[in-house]
Amino acid sequence: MAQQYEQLKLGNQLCFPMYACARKIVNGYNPYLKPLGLTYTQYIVFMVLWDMENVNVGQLGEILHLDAGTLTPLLKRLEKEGYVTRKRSEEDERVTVVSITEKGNELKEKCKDIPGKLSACGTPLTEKEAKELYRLLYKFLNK
Amino acid sequence: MAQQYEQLKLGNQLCFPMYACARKIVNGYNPYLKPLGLTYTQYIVFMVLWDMENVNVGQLGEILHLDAGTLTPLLKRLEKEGYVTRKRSEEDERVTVVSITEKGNELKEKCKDIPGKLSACGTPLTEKEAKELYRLLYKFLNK
DNA sequence: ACACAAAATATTGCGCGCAATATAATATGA
DNA sequence: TCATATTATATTGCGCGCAATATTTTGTGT
Repeated sequence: MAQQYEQLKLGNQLCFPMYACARKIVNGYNPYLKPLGLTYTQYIVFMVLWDMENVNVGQLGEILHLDAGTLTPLLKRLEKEGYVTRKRSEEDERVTVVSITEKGNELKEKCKDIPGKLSACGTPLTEKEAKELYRLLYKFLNK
Repeated sequence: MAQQYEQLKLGNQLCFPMYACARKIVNGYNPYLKPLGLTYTQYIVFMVLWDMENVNVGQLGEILHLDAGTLTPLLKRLEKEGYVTRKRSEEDERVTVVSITEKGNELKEKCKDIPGKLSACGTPLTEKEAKELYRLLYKFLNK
């Protein structure tokens, strides 16, 4: 009985540090992304597009764990900026295909130093700890 | 050089699974919080208030890693619902003191089973892994 | 072929999350 | 004491993040 109330304390929760860490990390990206006019979410969308060239909205959502309510307006903004195009698939008109443009690919060059800069000044974890954290997070995600 | 582009892949990043995990966890809370009319952020504000009774907005922000831009409108909503009161401190009128009401304290009873329900059906981690994850997240946070 | 279900995306609405700015009260220094 | 700086909170604006709903297209069964 008393233990149930004990678990309601912030310090006894796993979710809270996860929530706080995630925001802290996104915040760490902003100094590098903002000069490029990008948000963190847009940045991870580009990561997928730099790799795949073309993706359906649904595939993109599955990869990033985001839904159309988040992606559609985001992709429209990127389209307006000329970074991507959005076209209905010809085989199945329900599907919207997102493709990266030349301008979108040029962003990759400007972003290539960001991961290095962050890991240089950012993490207090040893390499071994970082690997374990990575493993635990993906174990959790793939549940 | 090639390695810099390699690091721009989603699978080589620590930030992305953190970001995705955090949202997944918050999502896991919603089935239990929504019937109570609470969001996850409101829930962690209550965790602090159940423990402390009175807090300044600044203290609350420090504990939760949130700023006034997030907290002020959130607290105003809770005040309108009758869960908290907001009063300027008499010693220092710049400070706003947030206090939990009787109605706010009654929520604790309704929330007391939530952590147990989540850990029961939620996590794929062993107890040892959860502890290690907890340690790594706090090590990261306190940097 | 036609009704109906399912699938994929879009839209709407609301609450964060945070940078930038504003406002008001207190502290500081000449 | 009086300008100035600092501190604490509030406000504004914008982009998520997601539930709920709508829209359009495709699949299915008869």
